[in-house]
This record gives sequence, C-alpha cells and structure tokens, in this order.
Amino acid sequence: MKIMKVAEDKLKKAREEFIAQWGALGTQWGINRTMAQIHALLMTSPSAMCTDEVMEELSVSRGNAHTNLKELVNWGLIRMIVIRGDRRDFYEAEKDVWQIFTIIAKERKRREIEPAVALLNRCAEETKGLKGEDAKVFHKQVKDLEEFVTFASKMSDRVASMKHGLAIQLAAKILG
Amino acid sequence: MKIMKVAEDKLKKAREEFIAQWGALGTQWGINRTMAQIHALLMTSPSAMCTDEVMEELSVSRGNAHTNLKELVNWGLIRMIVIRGDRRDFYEAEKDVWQIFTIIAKERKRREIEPAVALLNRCAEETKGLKGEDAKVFHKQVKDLEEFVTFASKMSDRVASMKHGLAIQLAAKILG
DNA sequence: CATAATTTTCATTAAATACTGAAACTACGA
DNA sequence: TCGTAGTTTCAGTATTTAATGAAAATTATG
Repeated sequence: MKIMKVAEDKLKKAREEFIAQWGALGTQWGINRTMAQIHALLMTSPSAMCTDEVMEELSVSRGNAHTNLKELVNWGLIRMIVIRGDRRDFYEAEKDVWQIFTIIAKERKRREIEPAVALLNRCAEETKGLKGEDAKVFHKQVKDLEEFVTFASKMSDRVASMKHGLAIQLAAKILG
Repeated sequence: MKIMKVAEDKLKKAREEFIAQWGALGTQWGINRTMAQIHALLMTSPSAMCTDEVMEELSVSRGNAHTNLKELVNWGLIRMIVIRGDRRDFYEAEKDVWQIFTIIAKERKRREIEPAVALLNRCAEETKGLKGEDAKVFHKQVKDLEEFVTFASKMSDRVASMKHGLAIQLAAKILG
C-alpha cells in the first residue's frame, strides 16, 4: 500500500518509538534491549504473535528472538499460546499493569534483594561479639543494613501480594 | 606482623567477603563493580580514606578509583573531607541506612522512572483519540502504564521524603 | 617562581554481555 | 519412515561497558 491514512501512520510512528525507547530504557534497569523490545511489542499488540513475526518487526535473529521470548515466559510477563491448526508457538503479553508490577517486583527481589540479605546475614553472624573498634564499626553497619533490607523486603512482599484495589486504598492513605 | 589474633583475622575475612560480594551485587543493580566495592569499603571503614588507600585495598588503578569516588560523591553516598596538614582528599561514607535508601531511591527514580514517564506521556499524547482497534489497544496500554508509573513515582517520593521514624510507623501499619 | 604532590583526563586495552546464523533436534503428517 | 515446518542450542562475532596507566592539569609549598 503506497498511501497510508494519516491516523495509521501516526500510530505506527508512536508504536515504533515506544518499542525502540522501551528497549533503551530496559538496558537501564538491567534487562537486555531485545527482551524489553519484545515486551513492548507484545504489550501493545492487539493479538498474539509468533517468533517469525517478532523477528520481522524488530529485525533480530531467530536465536535472539527465541532466547528472549523464553526468558519473558520464565518471568511470567508473556505466555505461550496455541492456535488450532497452526504448528507455530504464539505469544501474548500480560497487560494488567498491577500484574506486571508484581511480577517485576518479585523478580527484582529474587535477584537483587535476597542475595544481599544472605550476604549481610553471613557477615553480621561472622563478626558477632568480636572486640575492637574496627569490628564494632563493621558489625554495626552490616547489622543495620541487614535489618533495613530485610524489613524493606517484607514490605515489598506485603504490597505485591495485595489486590490492586487494596493497594490503591493504601496508597490513598499515604498520599492523602 | 606475622602472627595475627584470631579475632582480627575473622574481621578481615568477613570484611573482604563483604566488599567482594557487594561489588558483585552492584553489577546486578546496574552500578559498576568498583563503585559498589568502594562504597562497601568506606561504609565499613572506621575512618575516612584517601585515594591511595582505596587503590591499595581494592587493587584498582588510580583512574578507576578516582572516577568512582567522584561518582559516589555525585550520588551523595560519600563525601570528601579535608584533614588538617594533609594535602590529600579523604572520603567518608554516609552510614545512616535510611539516608542511603533515600539517596538510592532518588537516583533510581531519576534514571529509571522519569525517562519512562516521559516516553509514556509522549506516546499516550500522540495517539489520543485515534480511531481503530489497534490504536485503541496501543493507547489504552500506554495510558495504563503511564498512570501506574506516575502514581508509583509519587508514592516513592512521599516515602523517601519521610523521616525515618515516620516511615517506620507507616510500615508498622502495613505489616501489622 | 620553581618544583613537588596530588588530582584529573582520556586514548587504549580488557572484560562482560548481547546477537547472529547455522546446525542439531523435535514433532507431525503423508 | 521420510520430509517438512518449526524449535532449540551454541560457537563465533560484535557491541557495549569498565579499567588501566601515563600524560596533562592543578594546587600547595618553600
């Protein structure tokens, strides 16, 4: 089609920008560009897509598309679906923002918080009761960090396990 | 000193582990290893340190030490101090965990949240009122994300600007 | 002002991470 | 059982990011 309606063109441009930039942002939060782009693509797609469509839309290799689709399935941000009479695997994104948030919070906790807590625990334990100025300073700092991070972790769990509506109520209290 | 007391040895081991592992964790949250290690080193140091001491302790180059010390000062996680009669710059870490938390939250917001909000705003604006199934799907998703992220951002501000004591009270409510 | 101590910059090198493309594998229908 | 369409893996390559080390700039001191 040579001539495209202005509205269609606008949408296409906006969507392309969204996908490209979401990919760039992804690298900021420690997920690779392709993974973030696929996520953006599927979140804003009106229908499920197969691997080849993803490859085509983002101009990436099959291996790259495949790896990142699987990773997104692992996270729970997208799911594989089967279409009757089609041998290919299709994928669709979770679109509920609260769900997306809780999934990401859970994953971040697993990768960023839990190892930190484990380390802090270990270091606090190993230096408990040691004498001397240096040991005191070290132990206190590590202990303080441990308590704070453990606490923050519990809070995060609590909030992430709420129903969307309840979380909104809580937020209203805080902001109000 | 050839022979070291057991207690000193234990402390040294624990501190070395803490610094090494904190560095590894740092890479998970998108800050480079050296920066995280310097932070760990200074947080658990009983006194301020100069660049050469940092280089020595972590076995890193002058350039690397310098760059990351400056970056930590920028963040506000450490500060430069002057010692009478010594030309060298010394550095000491902020040790209060609530302060550390608010500084990190602020920086993360600036780097991760704000650009996302700007993008979502732009994309929602550009597709407002467009006709067609695809445009509707795109606009709704982007709008939902925008609202959620804006909201989360406000919450984060609110919590980070609280005094430690108040935050604890609030947390007690949530956990209670 | 000269010089010595220290900090800062930056071109180069090294390390970590992401991507490609082709081969191996799997499942299915003829 | 063979051929085909699709999926999965992975060695090699490209890209991105971090670290080095030496030179340039800055600052204090006699």
